[in-house]
Amino acid sequence: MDLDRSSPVPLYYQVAERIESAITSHALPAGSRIENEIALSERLGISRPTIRRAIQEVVDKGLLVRRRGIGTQVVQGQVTRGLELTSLFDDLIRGGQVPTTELLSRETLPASAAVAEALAVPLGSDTLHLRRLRSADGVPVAVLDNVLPADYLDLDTAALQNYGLYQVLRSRGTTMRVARQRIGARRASADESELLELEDGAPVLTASRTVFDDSGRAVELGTHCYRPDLYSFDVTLVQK
Amino acid sequence: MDLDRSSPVPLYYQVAERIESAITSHALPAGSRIENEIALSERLGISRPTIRRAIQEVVDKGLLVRRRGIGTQVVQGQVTRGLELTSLFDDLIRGGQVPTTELLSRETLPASAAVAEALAVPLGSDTLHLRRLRSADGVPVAVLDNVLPADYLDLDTAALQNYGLYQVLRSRGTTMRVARQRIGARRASADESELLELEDGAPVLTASRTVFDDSGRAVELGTHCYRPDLYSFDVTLVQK
DNA sequence: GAGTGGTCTAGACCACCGC
DNA sequence: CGGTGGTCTAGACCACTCG
Repeated sequence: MDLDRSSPVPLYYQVAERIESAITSHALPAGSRIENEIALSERLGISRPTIRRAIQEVVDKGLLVRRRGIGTQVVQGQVTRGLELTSLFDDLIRGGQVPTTELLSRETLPASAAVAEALAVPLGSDTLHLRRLRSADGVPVAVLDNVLPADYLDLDTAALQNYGLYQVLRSRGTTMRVARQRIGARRASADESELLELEDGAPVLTASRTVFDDSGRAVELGTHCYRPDLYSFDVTLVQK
Repeated sequence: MDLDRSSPVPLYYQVAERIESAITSHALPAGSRIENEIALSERLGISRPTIRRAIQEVVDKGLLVRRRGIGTQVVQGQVTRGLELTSLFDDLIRGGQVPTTELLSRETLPASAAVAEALAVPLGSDTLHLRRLRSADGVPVAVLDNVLPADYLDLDTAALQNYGLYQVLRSRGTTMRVARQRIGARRASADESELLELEDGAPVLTASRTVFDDSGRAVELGTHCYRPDLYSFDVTLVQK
């Protein structure tokens, strides 16, 4: 038992990690039932509420399923097989290729009606518009358009060339907390197909996202388009 | 206060609903701070852990943000504005149009390697293959291909004509708990573009999903494609 | 009836924030 | 320093499932 009560890492988190790795390592095989809460609680010397929270963490990740009166079982299905064929981008990353980002343009523009509403800033107020091209292994993967409110007009251009946008924001003390995004598809525009090295009118996967910081204020409006042969989105849903 | 301690609806859920509706009705304006846990707990006569759980529910929906030492604030941004332009399908539904589903084909086939792995059934075992066309207001929206394991070979064809697949499964006693899905884009195939009334090679939005029941067993493998002008996916992410 | 998870309580101590 | 949320405890009672 590698539980450390003096660690700053919460107990429930340490327990959740142990359960999760027991599942992914198949020490707990798919479909098997895990120990009940009371037994776990006594065996680890931890109170039942803490054990419950640990288990709930793993349930929320879609790895466990619980039924009252029955028990807790491991969900079948390796998390990433079969469906994974499509995501060459992931393969590139796992193959050790670091994604790179090129800053294509940087402008300060007045907020349009749509931008003003999405960012909750005054209509016509200054906003920072960025256009970037993300590549992996020299292959262009996505065109990223971002709009940020006036507080960020002075973002460091050099930093944007070398680090991801979120990294730069975090180093300014901004902590992103909530993101709402809409995923869709459409034909690539002329400039997009050129940047992404696609035929004219080829399909692209799109995402529009608004990100909020830990005070609830909008930090960023992103409008991205991805090469669908190199990128896709994974989502896990748990019915509550 | 419309809290009902004798109701089967849990207290934390009743409280969470109240907070949520206070936010969506703008009784709690965006950016404002809500009462702290202790005050809420005393005012409602509910213990602090129960209040915490209620607040956490709303945080997980992306409507609240918490900071230690500061308090709990309402996230800005109406949940559905600006980004919503793309989703005509939602508009149809809200406009009172009920989606309809036509059963195009129904076959029993041996499981291929990919299907066997995704559903965790023996290679070559019987599986039920369905192809359906979903429409709203007479407009085709999606082509839905589904594969189900042998337990469901006897699904009622008439029911499938009249009710959604999930409705039929639920009436058999199956409760879906976890879904893992991958969202992407590609060109429509010839038959897809004909069914969806699109030009040849037009973009479609795709989703591949595996659904598991409350015992952790795979229930369904879905491979769907959507008209991107009529459908998109909304996702809310909360950093933990 | 025995075993399971689901809910709720009353209280404790701590870490972090701003004044 | 006082106020906030984050963690943890010990125990209670209930609802559900199964044999």
